[in-house]
Amino acid sequence: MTARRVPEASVARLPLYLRVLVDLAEEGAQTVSSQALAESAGVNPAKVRKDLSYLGSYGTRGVGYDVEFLVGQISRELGLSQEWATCIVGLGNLGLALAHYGGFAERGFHLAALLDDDPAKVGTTVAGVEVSHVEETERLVKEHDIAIGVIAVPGPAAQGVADRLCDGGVSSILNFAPVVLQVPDGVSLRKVDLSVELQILAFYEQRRAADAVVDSAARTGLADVLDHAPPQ
Amino acid sequence: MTARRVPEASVARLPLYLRVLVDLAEEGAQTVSSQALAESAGVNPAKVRKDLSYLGSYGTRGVGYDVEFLVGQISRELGLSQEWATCIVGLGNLGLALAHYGGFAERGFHLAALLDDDPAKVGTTVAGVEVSHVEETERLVKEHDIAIGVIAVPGPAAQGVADRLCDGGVSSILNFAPVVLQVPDGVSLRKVDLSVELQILAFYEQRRAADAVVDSAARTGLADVLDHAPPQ
DNA sequence: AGCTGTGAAAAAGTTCACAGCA
DNA sequence: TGCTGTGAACTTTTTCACAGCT
Repeated sequence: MTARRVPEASVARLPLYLRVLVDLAEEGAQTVSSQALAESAGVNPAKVRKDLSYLGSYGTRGVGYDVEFLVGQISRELGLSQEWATCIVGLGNLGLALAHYGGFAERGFHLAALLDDDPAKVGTTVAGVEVSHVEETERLVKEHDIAIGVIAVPGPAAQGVADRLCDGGVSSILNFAPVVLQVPDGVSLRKVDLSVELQILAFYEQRRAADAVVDSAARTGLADVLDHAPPQ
Repeated sequence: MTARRVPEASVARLPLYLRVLVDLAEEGAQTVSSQALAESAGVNPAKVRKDLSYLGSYGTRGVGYDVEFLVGQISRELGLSQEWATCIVGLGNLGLALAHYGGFAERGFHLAALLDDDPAKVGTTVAGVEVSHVEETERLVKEHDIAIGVIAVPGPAAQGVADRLCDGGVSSILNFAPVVLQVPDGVSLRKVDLSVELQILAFYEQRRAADAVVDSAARTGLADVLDHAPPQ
């Protein structure tokens, strides 16, 4: 029985499982248990089973899941059995890193266009693709039927680029610029933000430090005094 | 009343609020309502109020939040009032992009070391920091008391780098390599993965496409037939 | 005996809606 | 009047625990 509507949290883990499974297949594994898959993916086995159950009943009780079959099912579910045309706007170090990134071409993501506003870069070839001027964005998105646009420009330029991508007709945007973008309904937006990630880590760093102080205070009977003291 | 234990989901939004607030402060705004803050951050106003209430009762009824004060409180809560020593391992395009990224130095994150395994890169200076050989990782982490390590090496090298960082004594790792890392308890780990993000977007792209087919089928009375048809 | 698939319980996160203060 | 702070309702996600195949 194929269940429709995979929960968002599960969707976000499917690519992870897929990566582990591909590795297992390369190592020649025939089957894998939810336990083993969970270990490699760094999650709980029950979660793996639940997640996979949303795709269908693809396991065999007492045995596990057929690795190759599961790779196929997850790929299909993620829409990786078809080609997606993508483009990258902004060819600074980050844009270059993304353009050269192997995993890009790897799973059905085809780099159809590269865009930058620097005349010195326009016309050059990066990763086998000629760089166009950012003003060509709408035209190229339409022309190549680009579904996913990747934004790797500085913050202040990002909203303008997003507008161009949406006008052109992309339906997904992956944003690396450190700003909150507004996009029309119906366009998926995901964000990757280095400085947000660092700040989240800093929070837990500091919490650990604070806890350590409270802990040692507790051991020496000073817990009450320090309970509301500022961290560090 | 200062509430302890800010929920994880709230922590992840604090850096976002902080960014918006810093912008507002630069524009000269004195106060901001949860409504306005929510709009700029792209979330629901009730969520903003809940999130901020975990830090304390810093708002004024009928008025809103004092922008400057809130910047201070969130910064303190995120541990940004102190300096965090960081290092980047791997100076390919991605590592270079990260090293040059402004937001890095911006909020108390200090680049204490850069590491690479390419002898041609060792000894050069990037972003004002001399590049050391990756074998120096443990020593440099100890020496500079580095708390946060950023991994920007190819997948196969990542676990080895993570081990070095942990041996050296970092307590947080930000991983850009497309692999699941194993780290000791007590080390925070966050992951940024381009190909995972693209795959998540592809899922929703495909779902939209499938829904469109079903919708048009529904309009023409074919819903039952197509309900379980393969997408596209 | 082993491992999946899944109801049911628990936990976490979100949103509502309104009392309460400025 | 206007906007915060927060219980309470609701939704989503995670985890448990075990029935049911192989």
